[in-house]
Amino acid sequence: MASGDRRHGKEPAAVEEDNFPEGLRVLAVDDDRVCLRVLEAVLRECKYKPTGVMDGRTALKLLREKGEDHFDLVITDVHMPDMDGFQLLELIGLEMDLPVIMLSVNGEKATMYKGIKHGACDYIVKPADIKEIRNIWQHVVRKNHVAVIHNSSDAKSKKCSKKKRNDGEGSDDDNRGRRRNTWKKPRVSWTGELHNRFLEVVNRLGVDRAVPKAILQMMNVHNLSRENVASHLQKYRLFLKRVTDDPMKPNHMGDLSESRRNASYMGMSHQGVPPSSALCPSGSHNLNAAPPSILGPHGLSIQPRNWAMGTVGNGGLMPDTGSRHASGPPVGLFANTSDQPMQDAFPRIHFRSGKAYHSVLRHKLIEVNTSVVPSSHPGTSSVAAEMPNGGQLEPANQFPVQPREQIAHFSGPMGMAPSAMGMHGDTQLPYLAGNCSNPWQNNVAPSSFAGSMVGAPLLPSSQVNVNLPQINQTIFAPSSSEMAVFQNEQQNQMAGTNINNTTSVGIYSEQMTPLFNMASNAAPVEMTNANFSLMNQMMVNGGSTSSPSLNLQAGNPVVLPAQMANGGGSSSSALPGHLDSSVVPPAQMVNGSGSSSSALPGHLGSSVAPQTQMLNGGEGASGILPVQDDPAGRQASDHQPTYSTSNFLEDIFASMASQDFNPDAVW
DNA sequence: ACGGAAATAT
DNA sequence: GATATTTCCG
Repeated sequence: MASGDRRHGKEPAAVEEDNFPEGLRVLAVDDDRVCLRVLEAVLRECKYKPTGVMDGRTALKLLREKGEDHFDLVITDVHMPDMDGFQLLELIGLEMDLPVIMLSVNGEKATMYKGIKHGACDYIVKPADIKEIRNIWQHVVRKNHVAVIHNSSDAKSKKCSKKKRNDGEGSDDDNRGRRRNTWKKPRVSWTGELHNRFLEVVNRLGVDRAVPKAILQMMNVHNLSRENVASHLQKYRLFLKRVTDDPMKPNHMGDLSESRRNASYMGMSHQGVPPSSALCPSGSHNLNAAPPSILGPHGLSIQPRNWAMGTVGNGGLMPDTGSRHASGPPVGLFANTSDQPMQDAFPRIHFRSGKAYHSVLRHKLIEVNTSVVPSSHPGTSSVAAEMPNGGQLEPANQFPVQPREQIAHFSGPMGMAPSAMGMHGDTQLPYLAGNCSNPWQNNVAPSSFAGSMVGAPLLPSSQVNVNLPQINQTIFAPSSSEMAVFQNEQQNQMAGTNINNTTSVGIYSEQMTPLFNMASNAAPVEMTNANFSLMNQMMVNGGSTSSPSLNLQAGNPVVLPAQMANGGGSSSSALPGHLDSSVVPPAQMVNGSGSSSSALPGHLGSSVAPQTQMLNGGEGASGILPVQDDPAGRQASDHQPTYSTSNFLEDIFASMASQDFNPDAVW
């Protein structure tokens, strides 16, 4: 991968380059020796493989001799004595299918126009900005992509590609596996968000009726193919099967730690991946606010890059590198979280309770829901599927209440049991934002629950995206005695969440994340509908309604986490300074019953007022966020202080799931 | 169109 | 080397 070196860079930004098609062969043509040398140097610096030529004729000759497949791109000056650059452009255009970028010192419109007219796909004014050079690869990608589309009309394209592949790389055509019909479909990255949506749909359809086509339709995610869904479904089924077969070791109720410890699935605890949760600064973006350029028209984003490739028509694939890494604005509704590709979507689940696994199996779908996952392969050039507008899934409120069976057992990898959450009547939801290294594993939640709560997949983003302030959002505070606290090893985010009855709202520092009571309730792994509803209410409606829907706009007394503190890579120490300041006594406490904050761990004590924004939305907070120059200018968006509801919810779950429930953890 | 399996990519 | 995804095939 191209990422290699860059990845090791201190700057996360480098990560964005992960998918950069390193080594593209660039034929640089310029009669000015100095300029040529500089250009070559810059190209190398940008990981291209330059071949410098001093004149147009030589360039053309080289191209003819070597064949167009010998180069991926041509950059030529247009003012050369021997052969006018325009002429060269034209010849290249006529004879071969190579993207040609013209170099011009003056940058006059007329010149540029002429160059474009003669076949240049772009122009660069000298002295070329390294950023521009860095982006030229996009032309190659686009070209290939276009070629692919073109070829795709050919019914045989698929087979051909395979054939080629099987025949070996020998042929010139697929020489580098990047040309023409060898264009590969971008890998779909099953981010937490996407996966959530997937789960929601599957749950709705029912396992039996959940077939790729139907799922695809319901998911309504642009650029997602039936094959993608089929593949994911297959994987999911395997996961379910595995779960079934895999006897769980009944852990004690609350002992999540154990499951987690031995859970191989936990595997990626720290990946240097920025905290996915909304809590994390990086992720706080208002999707709506996100620049259009970032959002893929089709809902899928290309992880590889984020350049603004206005010129690159990638058919809806959005380049969105940034989002993956804290640096970029979230492309999806669920900001970071969602952007993160899941490494292992289907982690092993251990059932703690003695419940029949069948039912579990049947409804496992639900279990694994939320997810936030940092991509395991940062450098992957996959496409992150996104829901364009939140998808056209049904409104949250339409979300059907699931049969109790489905609702529940949540025993995630973490050992978190849903029951812990809602079962006991404790209304507290902990949220953790944590390291979401392992999406599925980390995020386990009843799908329905997740769906509504998280606002996930089913909710149209538009509905989901809300500014907390505008909504009555109250911070959830973990008040019940049963709350457990977990912490994310890496990230410490906290949010208290007490839904219905919370009197106190507490802020948890990174280290003090409220935990569901898992411990106390060893047994119940299932949630009943009632519970579910309850949860929903709690989460969403503040209990006013039994419907699971998430109606943020309704103005229900919803308690939502107003703030997020983000610890980003911070240690378990105290809350970030910013948080403190922002913490305000809760204006209101919605508390109904039982839970009181008294039980909370000491750390929770402080109360927080609902806030609208994330406290540390800044990149800096996490330290993970890359600071890089982004041509697209996404940085600005990255720092959006706004937090969408969806993000929020998702984060909660994600955190829950992702968190390490290790009681032993140091706070 | 599906689902399973093989092929690939990370 | 293990997985995750994609692609091929019946």
